[in-house]
Amino acid sequence: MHLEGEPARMRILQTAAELFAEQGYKATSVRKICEAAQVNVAMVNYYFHSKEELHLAAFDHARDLAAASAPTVAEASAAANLPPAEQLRLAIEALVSDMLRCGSATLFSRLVARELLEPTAAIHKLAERNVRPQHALFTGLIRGVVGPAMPAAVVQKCVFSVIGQAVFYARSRIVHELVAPEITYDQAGIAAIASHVAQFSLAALDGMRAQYTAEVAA
Amino acid sequence: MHLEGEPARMRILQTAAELFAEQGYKATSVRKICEAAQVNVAMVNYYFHSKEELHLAAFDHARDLAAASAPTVAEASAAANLPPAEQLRLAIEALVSDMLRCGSATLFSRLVARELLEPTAAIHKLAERNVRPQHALFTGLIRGVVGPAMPAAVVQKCVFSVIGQAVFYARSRIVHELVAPEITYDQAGIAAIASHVAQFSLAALDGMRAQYTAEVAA
DNA sequence: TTGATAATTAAACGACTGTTTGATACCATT
DNA sequence: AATGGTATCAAACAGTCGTTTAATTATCAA
Repeated sequence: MHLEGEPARMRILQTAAELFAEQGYKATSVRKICEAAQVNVAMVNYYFHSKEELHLAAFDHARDLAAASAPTVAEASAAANLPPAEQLRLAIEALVSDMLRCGSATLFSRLVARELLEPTAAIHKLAERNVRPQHALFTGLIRGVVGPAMPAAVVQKCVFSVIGQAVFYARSRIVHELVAPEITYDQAGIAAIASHVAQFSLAALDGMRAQYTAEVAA
Repeated sequence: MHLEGEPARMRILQTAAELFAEQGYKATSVRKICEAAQVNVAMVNYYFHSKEELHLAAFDHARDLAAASAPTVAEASAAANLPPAEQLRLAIEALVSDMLRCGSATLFSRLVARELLEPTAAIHKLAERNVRPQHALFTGLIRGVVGPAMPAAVVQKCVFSVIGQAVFYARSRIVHELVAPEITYDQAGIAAIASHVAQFSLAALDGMRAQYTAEVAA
């Protein structure tokens, strides 16, 4: 993203979102942000009152970027009248790809992945506005795959099992490279990981669906 | 020469391990550790030279605590001549329970879970001495379940899918409570989560095994 | 009891943190 | 040209960080 011509406020917003996504809230100092954005230290408080409010604004900025770039996966797959399992596969692959890829369009996903694992004051607003809808989306998709027999509490945990895999792959890249160097994070590698998480999760849901329908039949 | 079990040194080690596990390396200041351990600030550098070396020593201390408390799950299940799927189920449930429970015996698991997601300088030593063996253990168990037809690269990713679920449940408790308050983290709730992760993962592996053996047969 | 070593202390070091201040530059409107 | 609001700046604020110093106390063998 070209920041040279942008106004100072925008440069701060974009730089902050990138640094927060890379290094986390606490590890990113206001001075580092301002240095990278080529802006005076006082500008953060001038435009955003505090580091914490800048953090919140960076979330909104990143979400706007994501929303402007492409339509939601849910919209696309549902509009195409795909079967539930295919809708879920696409949604999982999109979730994983977004969290692993690096780019302005995926800033928001990476910020969310970080916030899930090391929550800050932004977590409440985020949970309300984004995590809960996302959670509801996956709950619906998974329910569509496993059928009505599975208890809601189990579906709930399945949602976390799917998201947990995505977040783990997104945030422990360094460990993967240390323990399993053959797992790469280039474009092909990310696609392979996304495909795997979808395949693993769909197989799990299929097996658990079979268990619960068998219990009902018995 | 310093004697073993010196009160002050031991208090620092134990307190540091607990605070590092709860709040992470960077968020835990030397002064907080010393205050909680009722010890002067200079004692950390006197005994451990630096905060970073204290961190490494805290890992060793926590591992000693875990090793002294109970035999490994792998030893127990393998010695009992259980079938591969049951060995894996026990291993997964033990992994998840250890990461979620709170106690001195599970300090090490919680430290590892944190280190996987926000690595510090300790990650290299940890990867070598603990993560790699743990990873090898699960690779062997999963291979025993899925059979020889599945490529090693796929088994590799399945290991991360299992561990990812465990780590995610361990480290995003706050989000779970915000989005799904019905998931509790008392003893029964933790057991339910551990059981779910095992069931989910075994169903996934079973389904994927079927896919690969079908491909080989075709 | 003496002397050496270990343990513990209060105080300060310099570097960094988020934030604030007061002055200055810009620029459109009067 | 004068005005007034916006934007930007260097500098300093008070606080915390990890770490160090120098002085004091505790311990124990000779």
